[in-house]
Amino acid sequence: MTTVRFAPSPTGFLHLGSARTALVNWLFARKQGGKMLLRVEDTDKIRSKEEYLEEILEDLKWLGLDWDGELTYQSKRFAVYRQKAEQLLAGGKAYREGDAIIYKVENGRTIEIDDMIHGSIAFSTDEIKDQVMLKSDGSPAYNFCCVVDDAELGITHIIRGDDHISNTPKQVLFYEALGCNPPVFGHMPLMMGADGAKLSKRHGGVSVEEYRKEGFMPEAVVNYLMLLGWSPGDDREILSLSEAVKLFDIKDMSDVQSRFDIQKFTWINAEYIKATDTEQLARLIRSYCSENGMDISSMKEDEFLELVDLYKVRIKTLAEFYPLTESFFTDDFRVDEKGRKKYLDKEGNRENLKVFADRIEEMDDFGHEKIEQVCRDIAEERSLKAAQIIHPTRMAISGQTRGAGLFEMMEVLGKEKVLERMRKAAE
RNA sequence: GGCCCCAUCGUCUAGUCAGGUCCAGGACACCAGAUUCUCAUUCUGGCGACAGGGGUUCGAAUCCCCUUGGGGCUGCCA
Repeated sequence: MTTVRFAPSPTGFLHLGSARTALVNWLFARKQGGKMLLRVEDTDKIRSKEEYLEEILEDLKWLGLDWDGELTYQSKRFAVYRQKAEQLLAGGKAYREGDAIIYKVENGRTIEIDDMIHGSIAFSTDEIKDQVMLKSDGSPAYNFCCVVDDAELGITHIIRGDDHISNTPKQVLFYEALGCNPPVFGHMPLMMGADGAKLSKRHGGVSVEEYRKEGFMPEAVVNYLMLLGWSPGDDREILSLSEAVKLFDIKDMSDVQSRFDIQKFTWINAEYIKATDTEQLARLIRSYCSENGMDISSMKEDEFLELVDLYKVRIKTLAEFYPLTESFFTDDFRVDEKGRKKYLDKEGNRENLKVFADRIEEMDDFGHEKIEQVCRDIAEERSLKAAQIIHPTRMAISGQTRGAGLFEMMEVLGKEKVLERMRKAAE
């Protein structure tokens, strides 16, 4: 049975590059009807932290990437690694150096691997130094315990980043020494930062968690990541995990490294926001806001749905919602000074505002269509363009020159608040 | 330095494996226009690439070589 593994090291948050590796492993396993195992590479006891692991698992679930079976912890298997190392020592394939056990690499050989993404890659063992299996402190070296575990777990395909290419011949040597057949390898080109250098903090967020906090949706994260080095073969850009599983073939993956592009990522996120139905989106925005200290509790549910409906085409991330709609939740909203001068410093505009307010006062039905009718009537009576009333009004009720359609905004805000703010601005 | 991976618009890519249908298609971004009460959405149009040089071939983005450029590894990190 096809079995792959994702092997995070719990020494930090889930990096976007690691998430991409997990995603490709997941797509491969699910497409084959196989399994994806999780192995915790926590041999470095000082740097490994339980919180990091929890966070990583949380992120994987959030992304919709599930795994099979129990987790394997390398930290619990030191005795196994020691036993295997001593077995090779007894077989004359290794030697001691202090407390370390080191594998003797035979020169003059060629190790060839048939990589699923790169094709054939050959290495000379002349380039490979003797390999540490057990370090002086008794902990296993990466390439050794990796092989011991992958062999024992029955891993059939190893899909990982290009940065592991040069580890591969060393690992193949260990498979041979242990009397096992190596699995099939597939090395994915790395995802770089916008400038082509390794994706790091100075490029902005590097962890899944950071993008979650910035208001990205899991479907968008996964969608963006899958498009790096792979395409469905047609011109589609928006694909769900389940659609991708059907079309995925690792042989179609590009062997060219790619750059992380926040603009395209953001565009995909906006596409998902627009495609999400309003009730669902409202729930997401509510939980986002409450997790990030934005108080939206003052609004009733049906009004909130209206508001979300008005703004869903105007936000690219969940984080953008509140700053745009602040004036619907508090009287203490920010005011665009330039806009205020432009629209509210003019005597004529304030007079129009006052007339509009007086007429609104008499309204019973405060639906946006009625409000618009009243506004246009006034414009006609006073020989004005509707815009001459609309802009000052938007400024008065929201503090901003930009926003949703004015009449819809007024309806959601409610007659009372609208009048209060218009009167104040008209003074 | 050595070994290894790679090279199509600014970016992600289709096309490369099976050379002709590609004076290279799509998307993001950018620019312009249409719609509109602003912003956004939506719709139209525009800009923009086969790194360079040699081969092979009737014919090369596609095959080969070199150069240049980028990346990775070169830890008793993982």
